[in-house]
Amino acid sequence: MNKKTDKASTPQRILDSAEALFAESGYDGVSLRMITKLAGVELALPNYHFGSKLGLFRAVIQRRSVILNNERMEALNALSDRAEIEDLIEAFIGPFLRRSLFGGEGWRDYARVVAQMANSPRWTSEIMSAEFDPVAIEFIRRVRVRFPVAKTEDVYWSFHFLLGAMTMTFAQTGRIDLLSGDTCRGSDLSEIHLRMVPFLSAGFSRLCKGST
Amino acid sequence: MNKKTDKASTPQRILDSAEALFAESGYDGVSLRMITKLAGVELALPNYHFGSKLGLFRAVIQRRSVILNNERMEALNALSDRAEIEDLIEAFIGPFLRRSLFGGEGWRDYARVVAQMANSPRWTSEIMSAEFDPVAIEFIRRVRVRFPVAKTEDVYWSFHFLLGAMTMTFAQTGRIDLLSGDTCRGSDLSEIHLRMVPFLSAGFSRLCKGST
DNA sequence: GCTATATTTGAACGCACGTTCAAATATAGC
DNA sequence: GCTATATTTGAACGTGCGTTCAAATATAGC
Repeated sequence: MNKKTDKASTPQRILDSAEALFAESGYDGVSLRMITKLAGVELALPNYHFGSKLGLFRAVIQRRSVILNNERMEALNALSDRAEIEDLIEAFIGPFLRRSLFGGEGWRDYARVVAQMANSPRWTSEIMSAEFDPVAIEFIRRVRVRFPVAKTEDVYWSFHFLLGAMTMTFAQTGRIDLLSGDTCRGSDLSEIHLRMVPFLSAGFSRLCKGST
Repeated sequence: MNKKTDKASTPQRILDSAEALFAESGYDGVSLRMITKLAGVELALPNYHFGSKLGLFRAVIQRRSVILNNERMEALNALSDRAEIEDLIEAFIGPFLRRSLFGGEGWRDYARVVAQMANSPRWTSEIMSAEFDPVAIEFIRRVRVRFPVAKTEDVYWSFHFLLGAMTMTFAQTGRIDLLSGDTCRGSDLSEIHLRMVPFLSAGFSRLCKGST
């Protein structure tokens, strides 16, 4: 009815619908017919604009990973070499967290897609490493500057634990809501922010300060 | 050729093959035809023994979650009320970690399936909460005994961060191997154990000791 | 306003999916 | 060894899958 609601271009509408459905059911749980039906476009259009279903999936990821990586890199570069571990972790998870909080359903769905990929051997190298390793490497470099005596493995493993906690939390699966009887809300990212940075900082400090 | 290699019963062979394939590609990425081909049985047999593809999937999960939950509960019950947070975390993650380390490919694949489910909204209540919440509740109860002044939300969120770090790590996606240029090996679970318990304990302590 | 290009349409392709079933075979109780 | 039950076989069912394509339509450059 309102022309403005239909203003989004066909590729955008396809990306949005694909993102929402992939977030719920994963790559193989969604068909092009479901995506095009939700987007209100013809079945052939995803293949025209993105080449294939896999091409569409990659486009869904890259659309926001580019934004995210830029913001993370800027946040890291804005810190001095003497920045505390809290600041480094904030720089890494902050952009993702704020996007999920203020960025609308699209960013929330994106976080869900990322979580599923990050926990699947199938997508690890093809998508996760390809998209996110450069920023990860820079983050790790900065952590090692902050903790010069830390063993290499301690830094990598700490980062890995951070990754697991972050991706699952931002995915908002509803597990903590159910488990806590709605005492905790997975959607309340300000409550999360208050706790994730101290929790992870303490872990990094314990492991990387070198006293062990 | 050797009769002993064919000794496993049909349902077992189906479960093993399904587990291996689900670990790689998730529920929707695997067909009954792939499963039965790998198991060397007829296409109709999974439906005969497990009712449906979903029934087979649930059976794959429950076969090992029962074992895991028993071991975790026993480990928790073996601790005194004055147990340190390190001991509580060890009791919760230890059984899973040791099974993944010494339990063969089956347990490794199982961990991968669990990680994918734990990070998908679709399976959270149906599978994850149903299978794992009872032990989670007991673990959280014990943490609150250890940290009586902790806010309820702090305990739940700490547990959630633990869950994310644990599931992704045990899934052995290969991400850390790639990222670290094989300096770290996701399969070296003794190296993991050395680090995950201190990392998570530090996080719990920071958040739940009540000094914040 | 014509032309060249970009996009959309609607239908079809071959293939694989989960499930079902009657018939065949194996197994266990007596 | 017969019988009742459990299991396996092999084929088929209807449905939906990703992809392709020629024709139709819209768009932009001149």
